[in-house]
Amino acid sequence: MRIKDENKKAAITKAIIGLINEIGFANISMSKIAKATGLSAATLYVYYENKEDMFRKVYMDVKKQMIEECSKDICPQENVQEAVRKLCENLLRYMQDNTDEFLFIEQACNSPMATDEMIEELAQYNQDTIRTFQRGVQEGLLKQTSPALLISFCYYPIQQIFKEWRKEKSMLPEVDFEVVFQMCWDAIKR
Amino acid sequence: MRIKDENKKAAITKAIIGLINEIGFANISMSKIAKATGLSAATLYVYYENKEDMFRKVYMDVKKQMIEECSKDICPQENVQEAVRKLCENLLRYMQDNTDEFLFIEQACNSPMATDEMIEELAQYNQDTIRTFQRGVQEGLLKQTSPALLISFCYYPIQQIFKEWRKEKSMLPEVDFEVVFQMCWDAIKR
Amino acid sequence: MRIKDENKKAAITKAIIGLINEIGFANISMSKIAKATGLSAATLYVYYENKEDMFRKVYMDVKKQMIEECSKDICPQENVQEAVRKLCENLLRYMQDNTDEFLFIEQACNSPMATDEMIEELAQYNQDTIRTFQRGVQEGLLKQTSPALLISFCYYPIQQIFKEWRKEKSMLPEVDFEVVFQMCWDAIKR
Amino acid sequence: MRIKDENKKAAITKAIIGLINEIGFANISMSKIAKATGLSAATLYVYYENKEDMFRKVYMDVKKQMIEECSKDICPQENVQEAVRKLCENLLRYMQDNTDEFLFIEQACNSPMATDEMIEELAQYNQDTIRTFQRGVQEGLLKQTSPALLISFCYYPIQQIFKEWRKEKSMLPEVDFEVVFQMCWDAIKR
DNA sequence: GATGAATGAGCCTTCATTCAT
DNA sequence: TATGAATGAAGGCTCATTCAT
Repeated sequence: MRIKDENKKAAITKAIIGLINEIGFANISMSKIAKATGLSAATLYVYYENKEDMFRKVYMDVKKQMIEECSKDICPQENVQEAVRKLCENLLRYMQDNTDEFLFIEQACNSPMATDEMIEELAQYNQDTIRTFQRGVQEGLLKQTSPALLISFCYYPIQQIFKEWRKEKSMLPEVDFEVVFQMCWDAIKR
Repeated sequence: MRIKDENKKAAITKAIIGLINEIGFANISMSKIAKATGLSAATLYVYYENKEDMFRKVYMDVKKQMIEECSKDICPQENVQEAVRKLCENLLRYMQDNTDEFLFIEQACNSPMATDEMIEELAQYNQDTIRTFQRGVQEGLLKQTSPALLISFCYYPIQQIFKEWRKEKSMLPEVDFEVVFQMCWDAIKR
Repeated sequence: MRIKDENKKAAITKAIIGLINEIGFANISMSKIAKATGLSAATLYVYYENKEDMFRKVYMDVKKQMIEECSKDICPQENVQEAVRKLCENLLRYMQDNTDEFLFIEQACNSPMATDEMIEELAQYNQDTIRTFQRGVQEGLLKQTSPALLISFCYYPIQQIFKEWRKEKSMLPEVDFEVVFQMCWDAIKR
Repeated sequence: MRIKDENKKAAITKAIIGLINEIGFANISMSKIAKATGLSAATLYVYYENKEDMFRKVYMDVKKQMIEECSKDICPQENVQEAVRKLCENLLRYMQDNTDEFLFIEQACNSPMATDEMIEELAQYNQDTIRTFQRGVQEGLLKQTSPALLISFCYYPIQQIFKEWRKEKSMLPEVDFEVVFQMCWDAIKR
């Protein structure tokens, strides 16, 4: 029975991500999710307490996986510049390989659905990354400011540029990653 | 014959912005907007064709005003660094003075509600800003890359940092604007 | 001002007839009628008290005109068989020339909109026809039964056959009028 | 898991027939049907896709039953005159015993709700009757014309006379069936 | 006379959720 | 566990009608 469960949870997650990007948060409904998964609407309540609980948990799962992917292959003592480069590379790869998930996150994180507790819980998963930037500051490599600010200059421009790339798909190959990373690094380096 | 009342349109806009930040895109409804404005739900349809039309037009109006505010007081021949600094300052001021509007925009622009035509139309309002960055590139002051990428490093980190500042309100005074602008400039300067 | 009025009333009548055949009684609305006529919905209330009043009056007008058309060119002392033949011919011609009006009448007369008073009032317009059939009975030409029954065998089969002809349009030329009239006459003749 | 309740479908049918005769096609609504059946409006959508689907299916069911009743007790080889007499008798009896159903049919069949496909499907149920008239033509008993035309002279005058009888209820006993049938037979016999 | 603005009431339909199986 | 049936509440929208101009 366990295996079946996890398949269904994964199917629900996939359906939500797909539907939200297709029709938007405002137009999604339990019955549409049910139809997209092939389950009965009643079955969704076997796995989640209610709609809100469902969305929150799905968001948390997807976001955690994104964080994990972004900090992949970075060891704690790694050279800071190298670590930051990997971070940026990982982020870009994640967005390319999991575009639907990424766009879902972008919608979810800006909605009031995302509570402070959720954000706090997710912050814990980012500790490794924060520590890397703190180390960079201590080593005198990075500007003397908060890690949050430093991270901002690595994540958000790349995310936003990716969104624009998606629309005018031609741009993506034109601007190569090295340029973008150089800008990130110039922004944060001392 | 009564005439259309521009005050009502403004009231509708205000109500939508407030409600979306309070309860989110997913939970907003025509009747809630009606109640918030003191109008009958039917009256909303005097001013907008339907819910989607309403949201789109309100978004366009608000976003246009934001663009206008951000490019305020920047003359075409201005020194590029000074122009970029003003841009960042204007953006920060807009977010502080119009937080609800800004957060509404953040939600709306990530939803499928925002069509390509809308984005294209808004792009026209950004022409002045784009030209400023193009000039910076030509003058050899900025990195030799697309204006979109350069702009990304000025807008999005600041926007994101502002969102974080809002939550832990204490942070806002700690990090002063000069540091942030320096990071933007370092990112884009040659 | 008089001329304008009558034009508008005629336009309203035409619009109602057209719309009811297109979308049905259930889906018609004052605003659709307004749009179809190019008038404002409010203007309709200048000519009619309300929707029900409007429908009733339009129905009465159209039905009266139909009765008039059907009894055209029949003089009181005319040979009875000739009079019945003209009646049938007139009916068929009316249905062909005013198909929309006829179909509108068919829908309206079966709905509860048509009150007993209306039917009674219309009956008065049929007096000439009734008298013709009564004369036929007195002259021993027609069966000794009520005029209503005799008339039924002249009107309704023709109406119904016309409706079927409309669908499979090919049938109309195949069955010639003479056959139909012969059936009517055989049904009612002594 | 609960199972669908055929009683409910029957209750819905009954409610629609009653309401349409009371208030007319134009004024019927899903919530009125719900109230009349004691169901929630939402439950109606368990049994029918939407209002139109509901009306169409109810109409088809009722009309099929009417056709069945009208061709009852007529065997394929029966004497033609006897068969036609039974047909007329059955029709009259159906209208008397199921007046609401009959009046509902009269309203529905004249509305645009009745599509060509529906009419075609119903025509199949009339095959036996058509064959009887065809046989009458072949045997030289009936006029050499289409069955549709022959049938018209049996059904529609009777239907129409029944409607008039209903209003002035006194008339019904005055005109006996034998007279009416004689008129039908005279109309169609060779 | 003519009409756009305005609205309470009602429309059809879908919602999130529960229940019986 | 899984689900079709069932529903009160709410959804977006249109209705017939009135009013001010």
